[in-house]
Amino acid sequence: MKYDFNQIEKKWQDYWAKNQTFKAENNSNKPKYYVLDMFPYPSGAGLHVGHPLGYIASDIYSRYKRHQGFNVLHPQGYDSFGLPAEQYAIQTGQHPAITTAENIKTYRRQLDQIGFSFDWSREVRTSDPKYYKWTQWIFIQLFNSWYNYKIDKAEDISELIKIFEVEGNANVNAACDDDVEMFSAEDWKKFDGVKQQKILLQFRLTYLAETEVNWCPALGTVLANDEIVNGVSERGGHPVVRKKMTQWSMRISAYAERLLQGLETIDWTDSLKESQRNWIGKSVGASVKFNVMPNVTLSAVEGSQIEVFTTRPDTIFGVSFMTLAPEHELVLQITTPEQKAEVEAYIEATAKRSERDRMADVKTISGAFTGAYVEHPFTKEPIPVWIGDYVLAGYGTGAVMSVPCGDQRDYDFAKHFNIPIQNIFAGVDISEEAFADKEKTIIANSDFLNGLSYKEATKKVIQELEKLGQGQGKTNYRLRDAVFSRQRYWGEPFPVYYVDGMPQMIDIKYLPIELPEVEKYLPTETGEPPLGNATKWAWCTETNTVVDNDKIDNKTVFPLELNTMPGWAGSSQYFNRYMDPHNDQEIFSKEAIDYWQQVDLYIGGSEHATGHLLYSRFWQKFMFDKGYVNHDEFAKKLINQGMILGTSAFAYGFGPGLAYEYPDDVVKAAKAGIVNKKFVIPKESYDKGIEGELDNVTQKIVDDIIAEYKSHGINVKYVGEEFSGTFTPFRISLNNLKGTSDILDVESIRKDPLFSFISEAEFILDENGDYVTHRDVEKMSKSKYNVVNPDQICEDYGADSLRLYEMFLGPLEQYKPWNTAGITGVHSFLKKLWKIYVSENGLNVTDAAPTKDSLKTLHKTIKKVQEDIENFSFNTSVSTFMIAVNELTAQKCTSKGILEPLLILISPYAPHIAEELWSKLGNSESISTAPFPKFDESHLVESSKNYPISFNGKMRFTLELPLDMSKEDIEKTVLENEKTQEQLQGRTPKKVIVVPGKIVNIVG
RNA sequence: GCUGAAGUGGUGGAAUUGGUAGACACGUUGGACUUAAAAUCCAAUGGCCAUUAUGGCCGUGCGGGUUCAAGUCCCGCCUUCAGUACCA
Repeated sequence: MKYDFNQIEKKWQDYWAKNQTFKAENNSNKPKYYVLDMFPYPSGAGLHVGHPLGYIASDIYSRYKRHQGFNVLHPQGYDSFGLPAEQYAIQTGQHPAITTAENIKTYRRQLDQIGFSFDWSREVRTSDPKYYKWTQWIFIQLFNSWYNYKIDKAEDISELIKIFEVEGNANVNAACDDDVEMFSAEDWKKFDGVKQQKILLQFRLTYLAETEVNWCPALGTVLANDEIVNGVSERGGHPVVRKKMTQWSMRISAYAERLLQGLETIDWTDSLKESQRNWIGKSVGASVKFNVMPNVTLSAVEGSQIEVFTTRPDTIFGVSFMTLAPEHELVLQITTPEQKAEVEAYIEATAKRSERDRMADVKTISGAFTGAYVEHPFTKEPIPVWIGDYVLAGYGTGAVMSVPCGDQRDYDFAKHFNIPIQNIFAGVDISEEAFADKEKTIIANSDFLNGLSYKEATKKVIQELEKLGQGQGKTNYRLRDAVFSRQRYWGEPFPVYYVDGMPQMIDIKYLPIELPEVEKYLPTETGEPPLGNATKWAWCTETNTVVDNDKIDNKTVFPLELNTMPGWAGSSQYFNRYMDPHNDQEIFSKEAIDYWQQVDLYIGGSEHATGHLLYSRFWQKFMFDKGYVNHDEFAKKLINQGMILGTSAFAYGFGPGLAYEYPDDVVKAAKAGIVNKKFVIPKESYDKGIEGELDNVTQKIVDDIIAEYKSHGINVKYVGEEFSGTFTPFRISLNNLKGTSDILDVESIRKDPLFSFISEAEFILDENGDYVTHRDVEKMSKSKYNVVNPDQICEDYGADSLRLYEMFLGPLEQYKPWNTAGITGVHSFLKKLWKIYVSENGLNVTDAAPTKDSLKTLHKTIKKVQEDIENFSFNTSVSTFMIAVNELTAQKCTSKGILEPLLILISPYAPHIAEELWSKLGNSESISTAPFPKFDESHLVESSKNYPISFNGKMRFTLELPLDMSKEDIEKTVLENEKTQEQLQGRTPKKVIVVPGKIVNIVG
């Protein structure tokens, strides 16, 4: 009987679906285990072989845990709101919900065929109103909360109102906006409703504020910091500009310290934790207020102060100037009339520079003097105030005290503008560069700080500043509040309407507020977000429903929020929703969260380090503060799977449309269609061409080309003698290769519309008549023509082969190239495995007692595989299986006592073949919950060891010796051995090292 | 610049607490089977030298060091990848 993997895999996938084999119960007498994958965004392109890598790993772990007797929750769903479906809708008018549903169907089919043990009964989709009801619900919870630093947790906003009513806000220590005014209890009571709401908004955990945001004109929306990579949008690579807009924000900064501390309690990778630490960016120092010095011409300046943040308050006597960000609010007020023109010109120049320009050019020093001075808090000396774009408006206070001797940027600025630099460090030369080593600092020339270390001086100076009322110790975080509005259609609507311009929450019982239909997915003519196109889109407080924009008679109708939520909204609590996904009364029941607690193992990509994984931790901490969850970290352990890279195929061409390094006149000629002959040459010729020595074939082509150009009256210019750089590498689709080889199928590519530009080209073939492409590893992507579709792999080799091969490629966390050719190795392993159990005449398995050798093979396999799974070293267990099968084949093992447990070991990796053989052995139940075989040490006990005998550390030969032999006897036996004598050639060994059970080393 | 990870055959990668470097595969070469191909099986396969069987030398990015013994530990470099970037 043949190993008919297609039939077997279909059979068991149907069986699992029909019997709901992997459905997890919310209560069980088994211990629970929760394995989570990062749910996919269902893109139109479907899955390529890189996508399932993490899912295969988590599936192996889940199946292993079931064999270990755990009640395993292993759910899957879709992060189905997002830009691509909306962009597609804009282009085609197709509703994103339709596109999304179709894509999900494809994803589901592809996932099913790989044989995952997901509990699909718990599937969630973030774009499903039944799901986003609860995303809206959390938003309302956040709106109704504030962060109290006194107890270090979020509290209901009603608690804050109570405090305001009793004592105003003088004693409140809360996370809030910077510009909250001071008021007493009496003031508060006198404020009108709108004013009170405005103040409360400054404290809420989600709030509306005019902030400087990252605006992406091409996408027509704002972006969060983590959605911008190298100054352009993560999706599409469009430019991003700074713009002031009123937006919803999430007060994640309130949780900065807890997000930082929480990292200590979770088992996540160090690199990921480090990324989050950097993103949170804690720095400890002091804030210092400098009095602006009176100026005869500027009365407005009287009494104003400039606050700076510094991590080096100990260097305060080294301040020789102050620098403000050009955007700093005081700049125009303090600038003197003489400096006005210069300052304004500078501000204008910096405003023009995009974020990207600023990043590209950090070396150029620029700035302008404002003409103003501040007073040094201790010496009372005047300090000139400059502006410079090396100071960022968004960090600290947007102003720095510049200490050139202790900070390289200040140093460079001072040198550039000839500002004096004074040295306040003992025994340090600062004639060439600043001295920034805190640990080696001894302060000098600094009045009461002289002789102190960094730590002592910092403490002392903060005390003195407090006495003056001009400073205090302060901790700053780089983490900014997260902008939560997007000017897009395909996202969660806010459950918000406006009265007198103030946001109001729609009562929870009316959720979900569903996305309205619109005719166009673009912004309205008045520049409102796409939801502004909805005709039915206002909130009627009397009927408590969303109604037509045109007012209903006699009823009060208020405008609704037109923005939608960002992509990360739906993914920030989905892991908890899986615990109770169909509950329409609560986000999840108490019983469900009490049972499942938190995610035990989370597997996903590291690209979410500062996005999803930080926001989710924030929401989880909030949910914890509110008492909804039992853990303030949602995932105990997290593993990042590496990316599977594609192996692109390259050819080298010359001719119009192929080369981009022609001399200009040749390009012109080519574009004019005068010359249209194209060539594709082998890589060697290309390399030689680049190096400057053309071989005969290439030389002939070049001669032909020259002749052809000349016949059109065009002189071809060369770069030197050779045709350097004129042949251009370009990518070939893997579909145009012969099988899994590197050989190009010339006929197929000539017919491929993707490559019509070379359909007429002459291919220069090698002596075998082939064109061999050059292969190179890069990210797998449709645009690089190097994607490999898992459907094809499953069709040709089976899902079990795919699963084994993905694991066999290398360590889970590592980036590694895909090469389909290698899959034959694991595929023939499965065939060999099959052959042990099944021969042409039927089942091979007998009740014969296992041999000693077979028991040894089995038990060392149990040991290794168990260790490997627990260490997530899946690649090495595939090797272990291969070794086991090779050994059992050699032993001609037919014993059920060996072959039955072996199937359980393999089942997590290759579940279909395991189920099939398991049932052939007479089992009527699925293998999925069969207990994992127990390792028995006694089968591995050896009586002898093949000792490596080395001389000066170099292994020369091996010697079989009993393991119970004493050290002395081993030494004696080895020294007496004739091979030893041969090695020593009469010399007496100086020393003999014997490590029983390991090695013998003779030093001579 | 800073932070993190990593450099091992033609390729992917193995190698517990330092203890036989290259497991397991791919690929390549030779052979068997076959009219042929596919499939399958057998053998060889780090490099160099030698060969009558035995062998010898060099080898884990580079240069040092510790040790009886180093891919593994220590010091100093180089390279690659990823993240981050004027954070005061």
